Formats: sequence, C-alpha cells, structure tokens
Amino acid sequence: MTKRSPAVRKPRLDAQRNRERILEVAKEAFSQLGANASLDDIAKEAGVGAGTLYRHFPTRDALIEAVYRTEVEKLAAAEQRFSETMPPIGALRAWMLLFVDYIAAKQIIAPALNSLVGGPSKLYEGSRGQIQGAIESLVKRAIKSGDIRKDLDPFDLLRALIGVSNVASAPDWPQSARRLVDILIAGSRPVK
Amino acid sequence: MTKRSPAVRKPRLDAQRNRERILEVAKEAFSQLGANASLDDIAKEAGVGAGTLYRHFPTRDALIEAVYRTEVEKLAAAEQRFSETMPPIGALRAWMLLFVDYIAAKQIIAPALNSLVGGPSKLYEGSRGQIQGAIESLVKRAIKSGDIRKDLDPFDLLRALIGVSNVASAPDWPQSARRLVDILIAGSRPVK
DNA sequence: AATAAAACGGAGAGTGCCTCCGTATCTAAA
DNA sequence: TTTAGATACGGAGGCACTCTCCGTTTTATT
Repeated sequence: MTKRSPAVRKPRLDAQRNRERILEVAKEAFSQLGANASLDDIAKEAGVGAGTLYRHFPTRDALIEAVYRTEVEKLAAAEQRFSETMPPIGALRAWMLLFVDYIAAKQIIAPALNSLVGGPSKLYEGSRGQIQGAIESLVKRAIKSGDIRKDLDPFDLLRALIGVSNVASAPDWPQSARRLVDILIAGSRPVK
Repeated sequence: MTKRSPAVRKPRLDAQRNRERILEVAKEAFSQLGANASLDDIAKEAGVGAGTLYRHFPTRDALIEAVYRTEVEKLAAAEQRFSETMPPIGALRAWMLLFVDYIAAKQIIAPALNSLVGGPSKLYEGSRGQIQGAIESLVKRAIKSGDIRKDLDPFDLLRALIGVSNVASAPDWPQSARRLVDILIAGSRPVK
C-alpha cells in the first residue's frame, strides 16, 4: 500500500515541451507586435494547434502573465549563475542586458494587467523584491572586488534602465538600451 | 479679392454632432469594457455607421487620444466655471469629482499609447500643466476664504486621487473614489 | 503489448476590423 | 429659393482573430 490509486502520474513531457515553446514564441511575439499579437499565429509558430495553446493558457491575460513570471524567474536564476561563473563586472553587465529583455516583457504586461482582478500590484510586489535582491547582490560583489565605486546605489542602475525604457519608442530601442548598459558600467567604475 | 477660392467653408454641423456623440459613447465604452471595446459597437450605439466613425478617427489610437484630450479640456474649462459659480469648497469638491472621471479615461489611454510613436510623454506634458494649474487655483481660492488649511499642498490631493486609481480594480471603484474625495476635503479643513 | 488517461490539432462558428462607394445632406452661391 | 457640388453618411462585405469542440494521437502505466 505504498501508492494508492495511480493518483500521481508523471506529467507528460510533450505537454511541458509545448508549454515552453509557446511561452518562448509568445514573449517574442508580444514584444514585437504588442499585446494584441495573434494567438493563432503564436500557436502556429510554436508548432502547436490553437487548442493546445488555449488549453495551457485559457485567456490572453493568462499567457501574458505567464510570460511575465517566467521572465522574472529567469532574471533571479541568472543572477545566481552569473555570480558563480563570471567575474563581478561581467556578471553585472550580463545581468543588466538580461534586464533589458525583461523590460520589453514588462512593458507589454503592465497595460494588459489592468483588466485582471486585484490589479497589477499583486503581481509586481513579489517580483520587485526578487529583482532588487538580484541587482543588490551583483553590485555588492562588484564593489567588494573594487571594480566599481563604493558609493554606487544599485537601484540607480535599475532606475536608469527603466527610465530609458519609458522613453523608448522606436523599434530599435533594445540597441540603445544595450549602449546605455555599457555607459552605466563605465560610469560606475572607481575614479582613477 | 477678400476671399480667394472658397478655401474656408464652415464645417458641417451634422459632422460635428456625430463627432461629439462618438466621443461621448467611446469614453463610456472604453472605461466600461477596456481599451479593446468594439469600435463597430461604439459606432452603432452612437447612431452612426462604421464608416463615419473611421472617417473621424482613422485608428483606434486616434479615437482614444481624442477622448483623452477632450477630458483634459473639460477639466480645465470646468475649473473656470466652478470657480465663478460656486463657493470655494464646493468648487474644489466638484472639480475633484470630475477628476475621477478623468482618471477613468486616463487609465485606458496610458497603455494604449505605448504603441504611438514618440511615446506617451508628448501627450502628457501639456495636459499635466493644465491640470496642475487648475487644482492650484482652486486650492488657493479655498485657502484664501479660510475653508481649508493654509499649508495644504494642492498636488497632495492629486497624488492621493491618482494613488487610489492605481489600486483600483473592482468595477465599483468610482464609488470608492467619490468617498475618498469627501474624506480628502474633510481632512483639508482648518484644525478647529 | 494492452489500456486508458492525457494531450494534441485544426476545422469552423462567432465576432471584430476597416474599406469602399452609392446615397443623402448640407453650405454657399446664384 | 433654387441649385450645384462639396461634404459627410451608412452599412455591406472581405478578411483576420478568437476560442471551442471533439475525433485522433501520444504517453505512462500494467
């Protein structure tokens, strides 16, 4: 009597694969075409039927929210990975570049979430903490190694990145954001 | 040779009427159903054909933007009118209630404008000034009459109103906003 | 290998978007 | 007034998107 009925069956991995593919394609589509990108097209490009997409994400908002969560989780996970495998400055830079992608996702999300019950705050609260924790770790490490100034406020970097994203309009804004990352890094180095 | 060709012809007033009706219905529809409300439906409810709607507002964004501008203009005009015909406190209260409607419009607009070239800032800049000017006048007048405290910062009132709107989620948020207006007014009176 | 649960896919009905153009209405001139 | 022609109207219709439904396929278990 170890296992009663087959209550817990291993989840099918084709389902999981599809879910991930959809998420991937959706993120691209949303930041490319905006929050109204065609869901049928997303399904097609992900190589699944419309039914599959809707089974995984019953509504457009559900898909958008999932994309958003995924991005935040990737950001948090990446901080760990980068810190373990890269020199302080490299890790910081890599993470900031990833953050640019995150902004792209977030810009799509924020508006769409207005229609969700409970408002956007619930979703943001948790993720904000994760993100702040990540950048703080990265900056502290880089300060300790002497690569950047001691008086740098980690959040200033975030604010600068987000600030740019709010002015963003042209379809090539990711490039300008990338340039900004390098400028920020350069400006964060110790004087002399 | 006073007037060359009939270059300037009076605009037809049926066109103007229709334009206004559409704007009116659109505002209601957008704040009710969100920024994706059906344009065909809006046209129908305004008693015009789809073609008419699209002639006046070629794109959805154009319509949304027009709604927004209209709201801001109404706000500015109302400040004048209220100040001339109402006692200081009454004018302030009436204007703040109108501001609640404005928020409803703005909430719709902000997201949708992300897709406009140049970003939302261009649209906000001008209107922000108009609104700040309005509340400032109203508060100053009420201070002069002794109805509210001398140290009240007009913008605090705006911030409070906007703050509420960001937490707003339930479909009955206008009511709660109205309650807040009264609380704010009460709290702004002089001590004793 | 057999079985049934789990997941898939895509056709299709419903709805929305937006254009096109024949018709109606209005302004200004005669 | 009447009239001309400029201006605006409306809604049918083609195309795109949404989302459901259910017969078929794939997968984990026995």
